[in-house]
Amino acid sequence: MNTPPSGAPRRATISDVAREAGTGKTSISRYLNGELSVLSPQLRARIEAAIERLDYQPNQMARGLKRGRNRLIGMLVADLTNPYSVEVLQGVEAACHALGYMPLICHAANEVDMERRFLQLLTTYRVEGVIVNALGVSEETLRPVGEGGIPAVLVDRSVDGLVTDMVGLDNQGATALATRHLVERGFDRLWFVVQPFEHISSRRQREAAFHQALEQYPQASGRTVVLELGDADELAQTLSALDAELDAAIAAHEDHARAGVALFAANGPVALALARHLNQRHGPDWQKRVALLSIDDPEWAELAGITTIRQPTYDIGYRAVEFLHQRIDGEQSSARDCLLPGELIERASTAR
Amino acid sequence: MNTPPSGAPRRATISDVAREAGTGKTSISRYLNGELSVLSPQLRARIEAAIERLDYQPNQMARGLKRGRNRLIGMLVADLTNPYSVEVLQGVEAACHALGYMPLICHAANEVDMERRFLQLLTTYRVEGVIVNALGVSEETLRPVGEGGIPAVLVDRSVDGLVTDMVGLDNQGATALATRHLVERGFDRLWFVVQPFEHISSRRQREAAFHQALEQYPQASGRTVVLELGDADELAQTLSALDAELDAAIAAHEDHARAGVALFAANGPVALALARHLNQRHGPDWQKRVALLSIDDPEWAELAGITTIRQPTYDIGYRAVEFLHQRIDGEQSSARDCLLPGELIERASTAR
DNA sequence: CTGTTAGCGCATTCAT
DNA sequence: ATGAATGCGCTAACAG
Repeated sequence: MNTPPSGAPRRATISDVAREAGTGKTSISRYLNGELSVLSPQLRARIEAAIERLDYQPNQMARGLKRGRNRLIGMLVADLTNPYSVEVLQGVEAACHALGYMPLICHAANEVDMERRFLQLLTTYRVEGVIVNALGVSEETLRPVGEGGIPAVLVDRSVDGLVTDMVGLDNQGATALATRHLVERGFDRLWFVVQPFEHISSRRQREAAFHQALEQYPQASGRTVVLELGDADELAQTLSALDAELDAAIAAHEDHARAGVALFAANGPVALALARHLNQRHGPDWQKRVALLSIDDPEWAELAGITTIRQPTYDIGYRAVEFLHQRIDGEQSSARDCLLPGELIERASTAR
Repeated sequence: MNTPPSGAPRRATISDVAREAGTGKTSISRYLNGELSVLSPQLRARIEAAIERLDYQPNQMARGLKRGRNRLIGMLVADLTNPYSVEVLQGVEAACHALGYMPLICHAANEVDMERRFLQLLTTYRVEGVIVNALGVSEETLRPVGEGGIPAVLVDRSVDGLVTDMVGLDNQGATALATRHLVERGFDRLWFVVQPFEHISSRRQREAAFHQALEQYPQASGRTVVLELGDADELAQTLSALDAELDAAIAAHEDHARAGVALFAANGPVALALARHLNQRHGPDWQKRVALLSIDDPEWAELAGITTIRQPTYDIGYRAVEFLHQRIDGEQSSARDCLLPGELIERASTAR
């Protein structure tokens, strides 16, 4: 029923090599595992030759089956088109390299079902741990990890049913920082724009922190707008409703250039969508009408002169692996949260 | 020496389930493989219960060891920070989904050594095939794939010692299209800017095609500039040398705004580096001084109003998997090249 | 120093 | 309809 792939020829096994070298499998195994000191030079030479001749490559499946570990960790990413994810990944990779792991990347592409399948894949392949940038649905999906399953560390967001280490941005602090910056610059009509919350804790937290921060500034008002980036129609509709709100706010103000209207994007993708829309509608001068600030500092933000809160993405990834490493080594302490601070990068989009 | 990870508790095996269900391993195996018709309802129920109770998950390592195939394919990416790669990846994922494969992503992060290690990893884990966006060094590194090894398909660039299927952009056509566009718009002093060629065939091809295309336009002249994006010092130095050249060219022309100076970026990352630099040096009005066109059409290009050649990235990824699938199925025909056309997206940066 | 043996967890004959 | 036995490729005792 399930025939082997016919594309590649059969590979040599350890037995083939042993026969070719005229010795036993054990010696080959020893050679492979670097126990060279225990091998006579001539045997060693014969083994080397045999391996070369047969182009032998040990089957990791079999090795992994035998010894318990494989030094593999999985990195499950919700959305690779978000530069944030790639930046975190770089921290993950650096830490893996330092600690001797190989990171396997799995991309859920915003599909809950993919998330489930990859998590399943990773656990059944017995990777030693996973770093999860989750879409969020707990239950069924995340059962194989956490308490009973393989060690897991969450990145950027937590998941309801799951108690594990998590590392991400200090959303509370970052949002307060950004809000204060806007108000101090004289923007008092604020719109917080965010993708649908779904199960993504960081989005909720940022939105909540935004309104909470605003309470300290009675002169300012804030509204939340939910932007569905994936659906072009709905996106256009929401944006045009937003346009109307902004137009009204600006028109109501005697000095249009100082109407004090600002958009606060909850993350990079939202900021990009807003900037593209405004640019399309008002041309390059859109920045004179409305201020824009974003959490996340993608590369284009500097080019476009957008003020941002830069996340310590590299550190987030690096710390996540460190945590995971400790868990793999048997660390039993209760789940930890590591909240790293964001940094305000002031640019033209919030100057007056 | 190599002790199993202590982080996760020992997982149940098929024997555990068999004992728990009071039956033999064979029946469990049958159940797992969907041979339900051969099991009495009551046995089936007991097995289901046992699996549930033990939270049993079959070990894919062991399964893969037995049967030859695992429906896994590897996608080795040279640089995930390049949106091009992520876009191709999306095509790859769609095709994998359609054909029943799971794509495992490995990120070489521009490190030749990582490329080697991941290729090794993928082959020794016996994935059924790999899609390689290579850094290029053949020899040692790529021996495990291609003729003797597992099936492989190259993306975007070919590799000297390796004869396999490859799918990418029609660099010749795309570059000619772009060059013609620039010349027709009246730009006659062209700078082709590209990252160090190293072993990357597409960079060489684009550069060669650029100069070749220029031969048809005697009124235009072109120079090549090599930009090392990874080294900040060298980058700054090259850019300032380029500045001098551009300044001279513009100064020599009576009407500065019509000096006909254009930059042709060989890919998206180069374009971003150029735009950021020019923006920093001349402010938002830099586009009035010099035109910019780029191969690759990253999301920010629309926002910045950059004319681009958009690659059919999704199709590239999709086709690559289709090719690979055929090879895995035993297709023996000689290596094929699939060159897809680029599309010119005109924007403000090349208007006059 | 080197080879023999016994599993790792599972799929698969082959009996029953 | 069900189970016992064999082996996938490799490592790790255990002898010699």
